[in-house]
Amino acid sequence: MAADLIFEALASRPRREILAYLSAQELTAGEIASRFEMSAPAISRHLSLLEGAGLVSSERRGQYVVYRINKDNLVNTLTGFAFEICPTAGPLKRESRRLASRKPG
Amino acid sequence: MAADLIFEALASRPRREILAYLSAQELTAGEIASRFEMSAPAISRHLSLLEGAGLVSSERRGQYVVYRINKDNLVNTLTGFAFEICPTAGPLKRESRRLASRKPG
DNA sequence: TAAGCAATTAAGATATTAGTTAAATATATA
DNA sequence: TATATATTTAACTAATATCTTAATTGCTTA
Repeated sequence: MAADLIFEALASRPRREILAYLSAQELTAGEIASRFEMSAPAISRHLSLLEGAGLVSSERRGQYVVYRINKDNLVNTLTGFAFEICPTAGPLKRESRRLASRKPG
Repeated sequence: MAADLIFEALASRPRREILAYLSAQELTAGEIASRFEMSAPAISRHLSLLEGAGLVSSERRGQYVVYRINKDNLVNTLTGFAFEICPTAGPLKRESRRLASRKPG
């Protein structure tokens, strides 16, 4: 189940912070690591977990690896779950479908 | 940070399933436990964690303890995080504010 | 090729989580 | 009171998660 991986990935503050950083721009693994007081290998594991959950994608660029966020996957999962729990949010639901049908931003 | 507790609480499939059950109706601890192949104490711990995160409330009724969901807290946290990550979802954002300003359902 | 930087993988220590059974607490009722 | 049911707490075990440092891999460049 994809939601399992995604909620697992979100259950870590540093991982949520990484997503917040990546929501503004794509960054290399090193640039991300420099924003945390944590070793590079630790960040690498977080990134690997986020990628496994489909929340980010990576691309090697020379000796760097650039990470970017997959916004649609995150938004769809969270709003999808919220609506499963709170189906009375009708307008929100329609809006989510509209977002889901668009190509990722 | 409230979001920490909430995302931690959501990082468990049984806990998400409990929320789904409670989204339809309030249930006693025993009724919830009977829906899982898990001991009552285990379910009790899950419920305690969900309550600590503010996602459910409990009320003793005779020898029973009845649990109900706090939908607004869940929806606000999830959509709030989604918008932090994906601020382009303007209409969704307005809708969320509207929901947030209502009394819990 | 060799040296250097970027990033990941490996190995290992520590802490936390999630489940179990047994014991305790709270309420209802004979 | 005594007994039964509902729920939680306690004590414990097993599995996972999350760091660390050291070693490895990939790419660039002298």
